[in-house]
Amino acid sequence: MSVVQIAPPAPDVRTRILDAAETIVRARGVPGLTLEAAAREAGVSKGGLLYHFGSKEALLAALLTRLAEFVSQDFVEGMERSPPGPGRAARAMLAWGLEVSEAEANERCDRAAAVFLAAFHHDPALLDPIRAVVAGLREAVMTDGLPPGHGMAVMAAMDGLFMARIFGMYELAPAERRDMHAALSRLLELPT
Amino acid sequence: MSVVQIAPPAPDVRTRILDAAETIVRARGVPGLTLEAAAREAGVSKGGLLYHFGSKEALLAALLTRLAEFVSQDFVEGMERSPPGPGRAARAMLAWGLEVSEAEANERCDRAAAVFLAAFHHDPALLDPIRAVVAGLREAVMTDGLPPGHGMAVMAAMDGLFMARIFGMYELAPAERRDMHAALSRLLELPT
DNA sequence: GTTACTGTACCGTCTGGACGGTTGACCTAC
DNA sequence: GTAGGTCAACCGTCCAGACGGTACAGTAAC
Repeated sequence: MSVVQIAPPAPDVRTRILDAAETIVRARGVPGLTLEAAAREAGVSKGGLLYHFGSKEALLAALLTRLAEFVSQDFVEGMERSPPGPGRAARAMLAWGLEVSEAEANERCDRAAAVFLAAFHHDPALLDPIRAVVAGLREAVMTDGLPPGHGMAVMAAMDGLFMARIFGMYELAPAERRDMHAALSRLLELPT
Repeated sequence: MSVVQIAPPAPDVRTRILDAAETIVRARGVPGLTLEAAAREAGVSKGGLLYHFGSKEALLAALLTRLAEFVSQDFVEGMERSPPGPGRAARAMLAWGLEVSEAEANERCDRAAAVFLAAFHHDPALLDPIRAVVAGLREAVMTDGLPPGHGMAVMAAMDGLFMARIFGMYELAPAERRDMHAALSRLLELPT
């Protein structure tokens, strides 16, 4: 009898190491991420990890590249789901942050935060790939036909929620999420 | 002849050490902040530093307490400058972030970020004093008579700008600052 | 033979923290 | 007024542990 592997279709070692690193940062914080810990969590030896990622920096860079691709793709899909017309990008952002379940938003946020903080701590320049993506989002939001400043206000608000969660500053209750969503939606509908 | 000391009235050693720690984080990042580096920057020996702050954690805690007091006081003053009536707290926040010179906003932001990141990296629980202050701000913004969600949208947007700067994601040009200010002001004037 | 590892041993460096001085201002006793 | 003593405020050195990274011998699959 042969067992067919389903669901995670046998994640390769690199992916497992990347996932392990994220897991560790989320569970034990940035200082908890050591090469040895990541290797153990991924079920490989330290030597094996270093075979795939020649240095800690290389590991972090890979983590960040993956995150950047993920965010970028996520936004493209959000844009496609958002009806065309002025404010399309801004509405996609709003949806991205406030029209998904709280659990989903938190999960995305936490994953991003882990990679973000670990990379930033090691070397801020590692964030460059994400910076490029964010610059793209910003460009999209600023040129989608809304009165100037309105789109960026929405983007900044979403970023604020991101930060508030990363650092455990505050978290919106479901009703508050709806209220903020309504408020920002009104902003997006205001005429020039 | 006796010389009278003016301007900085001989900052005491503790203050100098605290300032030194901030300076180092801003210049060399969180990993650059070691007891030895902080001591050298403050012009004391490592032993001297440890005399005043019994551990690195104690140093960070003191740094954070100082920041929390500063932010809290800053907001109180902002509130007093803001005309009474609905939306007073939210308008104070808006002013706090967007009605000061860019240089001043950046300076405040960078100081806060340095303390923030250093403390968070060592132990997230160290942020508790700031969390308490932020909880207070949030309470003020949510109960100042605006339609639900409007005040929090403004607060989140300001927090987003903070984060964007910390991590070097984006920075608003002067015109963009004005535009965002105008947009959020409109939001605050919207009737229920 | 090559690729993809494992496992162990090891090195150099850095860091927080402990510890035993030393200095100098200030008080007190004679 | 000077000798003795106290105490906070430091200084400089030392150390154990951890971490990133290297080296290398071995192995199992293809």
